Amino acid sequence: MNLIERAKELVSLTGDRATANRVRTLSVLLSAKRALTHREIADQLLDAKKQLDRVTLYRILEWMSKKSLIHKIAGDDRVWRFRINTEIRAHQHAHFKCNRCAKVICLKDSKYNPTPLLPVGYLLQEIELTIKGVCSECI
Amino acid sequence: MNLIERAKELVSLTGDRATANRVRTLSVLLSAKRALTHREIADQLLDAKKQLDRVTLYRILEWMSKKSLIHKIAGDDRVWRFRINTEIRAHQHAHFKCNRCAKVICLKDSKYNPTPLLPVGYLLQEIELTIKGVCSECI
DNA sequence: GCAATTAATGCAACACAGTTGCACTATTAT
DNA sequence: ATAATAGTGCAACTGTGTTGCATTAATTGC
Ligand SMILES: [Mn+2]
Ligand SMILES: [Mn+2]
Ligand SMILES: [Zn+2]
Ligand SMILES: [Zn+2]
Repeated sequence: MNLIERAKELVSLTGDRATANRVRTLSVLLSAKRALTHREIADQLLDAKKQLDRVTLYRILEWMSKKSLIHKIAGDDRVWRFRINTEIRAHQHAHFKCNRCAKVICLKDSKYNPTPLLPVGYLLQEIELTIKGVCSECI
Repeated sequence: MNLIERAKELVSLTGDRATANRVRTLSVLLSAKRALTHREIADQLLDAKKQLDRVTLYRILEWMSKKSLIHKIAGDDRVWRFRINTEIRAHQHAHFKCNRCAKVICLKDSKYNPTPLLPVGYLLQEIELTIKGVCSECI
């Protein structure tokens, strides 16, 4: 089964319409080895006959997040990055961001659970852990 | 020694000019119990006779970060928040962000040090830990 | 198949945090 | 006092992301 077929199947499984734009977008994310920005995804979709509107892409990415096909990662550069969800990566995990090239990858589950002490009366909901440094390509 | 005097002293210690704008801004941050956005700081400076320009405030905040008087905290809402540096808070520490009111506080040093596993060839430089949840006022 | 319904798309306009360039002003050094 | 330097204000700009609305495409019910 090729990439497009796999993307189509995943989109269909949500129960919503498997439009060409959704399938194309998901196939880009399926083949990516790291988290991609809206820009990077749009660039990879450029060569297609019919360029899709940037607002549509924003809406597709939001829809995919809601459907848990992907997850979005906040960064210190005010840009969201998007990464496909795998079984492994579905739950909570840390991220790495390169200080030089700004690339973001998801990290394998580190057995990290030292709940930091919150003030009394505070409720913990999520833990976001980002490691910053230099990736192997930038060293 | 009152707040303004203390702010003035801290600004002077940097070696750079202790302008009224810098002193006023720092005194706002000195009296804050949590991290403040550019907006919130500007609002607190409103009542002054002479309103300072928003660009100037951006530059003052950047200057204060460079001088290590304050530190800036990235959030998922694309807004920087600024917090005074104390001896305790100078080094690495975690942050808490309320999912309801968006307020951010610095957390006391939790003894966490389980370096999450990076791929080979990756260099670790900083660890950013943000706990998200609900603060005591929003529960 | 065909009309009615519903969902997706494209386009323009907008929101908003933060930045840049440049002239003007205040401070410091000589 | 004059010159050099640092800080400020204003206008214009950047970039990511959002909203409203008309148009188009896909489904649903006959
Ligand atoms: Mn991830
Ligand atoms: Mn802090
Ligand atoms: Zn890199
Ligand atoms: Zn709160």
